[in-house]
Amino acid sequence: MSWMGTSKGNSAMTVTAQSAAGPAHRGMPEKRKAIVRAARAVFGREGYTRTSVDTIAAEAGVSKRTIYNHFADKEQLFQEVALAGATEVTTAQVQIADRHLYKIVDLERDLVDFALARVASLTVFADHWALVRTIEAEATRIRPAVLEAWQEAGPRETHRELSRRLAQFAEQGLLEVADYDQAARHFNLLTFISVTQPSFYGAIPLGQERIDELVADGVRTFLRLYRPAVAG
Amino acid sequence: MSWMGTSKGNSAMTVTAQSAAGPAHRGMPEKRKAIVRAARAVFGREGYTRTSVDTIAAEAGVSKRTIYNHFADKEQLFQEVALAGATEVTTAQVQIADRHLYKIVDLERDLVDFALARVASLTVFADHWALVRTIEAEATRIRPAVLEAWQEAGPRETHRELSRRLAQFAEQGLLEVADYDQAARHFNLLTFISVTQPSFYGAIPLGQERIDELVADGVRTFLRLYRPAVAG
DNA sequence: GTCTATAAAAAGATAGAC
DNA sequence: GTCTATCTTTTTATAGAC
Repeated sequence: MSWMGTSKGNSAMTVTAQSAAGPAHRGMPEKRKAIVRAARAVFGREGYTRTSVDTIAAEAGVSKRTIYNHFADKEQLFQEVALAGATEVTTAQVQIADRHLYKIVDLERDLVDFALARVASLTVFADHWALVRTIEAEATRIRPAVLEAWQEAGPRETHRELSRRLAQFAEQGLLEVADYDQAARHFNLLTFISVTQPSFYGAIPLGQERIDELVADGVRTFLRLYRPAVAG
Repeated sequence: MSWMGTSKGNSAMTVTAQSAAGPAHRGMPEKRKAIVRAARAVFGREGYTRTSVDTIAAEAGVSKRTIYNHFADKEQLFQEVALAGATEVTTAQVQIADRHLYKIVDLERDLVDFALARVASLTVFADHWALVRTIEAEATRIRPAVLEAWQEAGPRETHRELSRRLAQFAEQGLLEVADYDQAARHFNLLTFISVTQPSFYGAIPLGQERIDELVADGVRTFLRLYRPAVAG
């Protein structure tokens, strides 16, 4: 009837998973990865309930039984896929920040490029963001501990990273920031959420011109709030 | 296989529905309303696919066949429920604006009260906002014309109403606004989305203190952007 | 570990009586 | 218009061979 939260024992409370103490096989992780990759695509495309394990098996090129050998059930597979995706995309976001914010030449321009690169991840990792929509829809049916772990690995970690960057800019005199958390929230709302919201995380594309407009406006607005009174 | 977009004929293209030319029965609309009310609750609670027509029938106190007498199929029922909810909640939002923004005594305080009332609708119309999460998750599987109609009746109409209010404030010299659309977007992001985003539209509650904080900060930030240089 | 075949349950939609 | 009973398909999960 209900999923996520109805496991008979509390045996699946650890969310880290992927026991490294497997047998001596070398081919094992490959199939497992194929399953996770396929599952991410299908869960994203179809949503949780509509996704059948048969479809995942076909798309991964394995039999259904193999999936049940690697994962207790559909629920655990979903959790693993969601967490892996969050970690992967967060890593990519950090790399984007490294690339665009390591050395600032023109603050406004660099922030726009940074924000546009983050928005571009909506299409680069389209599978992931489709899954995010599913997670948000199923939020009340996902076990609290799992949802918590996903938020920590994904959105919250991205937020913390952004806060750190803004703190650095403030130290360098590029920005005037009293509360880093708040500033990161504002930046995220003005440049990222303002695109994800009307486009359903990229599912219904906005068109690049509109994206450029929104992001440019977002950065301009952000700088109206946080640019130092005396130019750095 | 796929829903929404696979109807054999194009007979269901009109989204307005509720043909007024029904038979002479007076009891008919009552059962229909009961079905729609129950469907809204169950769709919101369970999501589209997990929802069974049996459950809706039980919760509405009618037989399953009665549902199929009123609605072509599950898909059409969902569409009708979604559109009705959007219209209803948008009406409520307009009333909230009337109540809080008709006569301004203290702009910041009134905007905070207005924003808090909008946020409170997350719990007042919890069924509706749960449905919104489902709609967003299913966005790619909803027929474009239907999704369009929903957006027009819901989020876009709310946005237009907000724009009109801000335009009025600008005329009265209370705000300094160059682009009303943009300002409405900023207000919505800073006061409403900043709450709906972390709380999944209220599905995982934030706690009233955090909500108060976010909204107060949002309005303060909004006013930093739009308060006239010379006080009105 | 991986496969084919199958069990067991649930769901969308319809038949036909009143 | 409304109801009970039913058809048909799909789905999760497992048995058992290799």
